[in-house]
Amino acid sequence: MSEERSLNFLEEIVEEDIRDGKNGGRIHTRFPPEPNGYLHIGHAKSICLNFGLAQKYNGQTNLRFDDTNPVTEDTEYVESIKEDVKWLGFNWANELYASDYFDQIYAFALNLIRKGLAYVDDSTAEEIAAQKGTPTEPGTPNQYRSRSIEENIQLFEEMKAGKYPDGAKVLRAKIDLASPNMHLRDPLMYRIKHAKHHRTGDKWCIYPMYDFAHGQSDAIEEITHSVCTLEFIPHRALYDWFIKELEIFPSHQYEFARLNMTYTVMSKRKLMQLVKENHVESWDDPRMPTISGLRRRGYTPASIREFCERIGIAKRENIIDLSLLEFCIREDLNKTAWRRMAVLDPVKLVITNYPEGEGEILHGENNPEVEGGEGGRDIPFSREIYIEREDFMEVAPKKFFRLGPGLMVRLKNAYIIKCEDFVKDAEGNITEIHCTYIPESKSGHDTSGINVKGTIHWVSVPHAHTAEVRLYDRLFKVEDPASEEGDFKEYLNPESLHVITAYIEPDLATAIPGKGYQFIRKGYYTLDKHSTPGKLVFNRTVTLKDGWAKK
RNA sequence: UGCCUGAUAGUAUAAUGGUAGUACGACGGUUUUUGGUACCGUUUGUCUAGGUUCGAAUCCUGGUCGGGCAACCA
Repeated sequence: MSEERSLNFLEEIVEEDIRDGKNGGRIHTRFPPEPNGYLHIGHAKSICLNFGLAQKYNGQTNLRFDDTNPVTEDTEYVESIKEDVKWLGFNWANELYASDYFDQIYAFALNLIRKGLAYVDDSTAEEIAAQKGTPTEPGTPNQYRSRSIEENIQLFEEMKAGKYPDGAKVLRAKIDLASPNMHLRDPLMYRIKHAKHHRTGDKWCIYPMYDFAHGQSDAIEEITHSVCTLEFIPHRALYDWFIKELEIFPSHQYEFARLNMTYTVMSKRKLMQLVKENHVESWDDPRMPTISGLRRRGYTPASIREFCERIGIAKRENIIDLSLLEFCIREDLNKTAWRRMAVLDPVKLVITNYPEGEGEILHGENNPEVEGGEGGRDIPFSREIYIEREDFMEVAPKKFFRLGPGLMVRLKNAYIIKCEDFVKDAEGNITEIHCTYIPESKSGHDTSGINVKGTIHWVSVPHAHTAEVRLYDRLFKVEDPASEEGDFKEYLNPESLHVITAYIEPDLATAIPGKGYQFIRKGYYTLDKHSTPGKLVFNRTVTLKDGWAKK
């Protein structure tokens, strides 16, 4: 039994269409990325929506690359997009490309010319812009608008044949230069670009514009519900106009509000800038909101799908709290991550009554959230251990349940210890803490009868391994960098990455790539893709919630 | 100042003329060998002014505010 959730407006539309027997009850969606950058969490929302809708209503989803602009597109992006969609857990019915339809779209264009509904315009880009008027003033026709059908056909064929240089001519739809909808003021259908296309190579030197490719591709694929974002609302009239005049399959366009998230930016153009100007390492830098960045950071597909489910689908502009994404990954990792101990900011602790040179092997379960603990691992213990510097206070406040002169804590999976003394250097830094342990308090065999409030993590000094640990924080220091004054890059968070060396328990040396680990009391971590057995590198996915830090 | 859109707690999202609910956040508590998790509780909302109606977040009218539209980008 699945929990009841009210339908979003698109599900309502789909259910109504099914009830009405529209398209024989068939549901076919598509996810249509342009291969000119990497997918981000905003695309994940669209992917979950499009694939989710089809899944829920027994339909299919095509992956269609909107590759109509050869100068910005590349197969590198095609590959990354396919990988990301698969990784998110979705299977497309067909892998398609708008460029597969170039012949068909060209025929559509000729068709419109023959109907007297399209013409070749020799004006420059500037002239066309000027002649379009403004939102409050109608556009003005030029001499090319009244060219004969025959002349238009000949010129368009010559454009295709490569007779003209880039920008010399365009093909325009002849609609209404006075329309209050700017998109209907004789929109461009084709432009000349003598550029090598990542799939069609040099076959074409004219390429259709988005408005004369997207809807046509939808029609060719008989997409029933073409879902896009709000900024395409004014394009819908044009989308419908082409369907009517071309008499092609009547796909219908629906719009929803794109995802925005606090402390990041969500435009491919801006993300591209961060990469190109080296503000981040790459598209998959773990600070990036890209799917590949989140993956490298340690986010799971399930957590991202859950996030997309929780944010909902509506038509109003929105900005989602980053904390919701963090909630989703914590929720997932809490259930699946294996617990391990790592000391990120170490200070040495000596257990003075523990025999020198001796040690023992303790046991810790992998995951307390799972019945039986999902197995466990050995943890070596000895007289000298590292603990977290912040777990000791020389002058401890009332509710500090950790170490300080005279205070007792439990060492996770080990003994209860009592702080007897500490050593400071000339600058006043704590360099060593001296404790005694209570032998009867061993984890699992505690007969001491002592109850302590706090438990801290630790790593045995002689057994400790080291690892580089990358502590990531939000990429920007303001909630909505795109809406701030000036360049968004001025708001980058200089603290977004701290690289440290940490002491880790030996078992972590065999950490599995792609798996999430909880460093107890600190956060969730995963191996970076550049980690090697000789030099371990962990990325912090997200911290644990810290109720104490807030006080 | 044209056209298109939208407006419900801090942030999202429901309620489809009939008790304004849920999640995240925040705050407080219980449990706990993770100050985590789990569980419980508290907090804050229908943009505004009219109208229709027994009854309006919902329908109507005016206003206010937000977003989009004048790329040979998608």
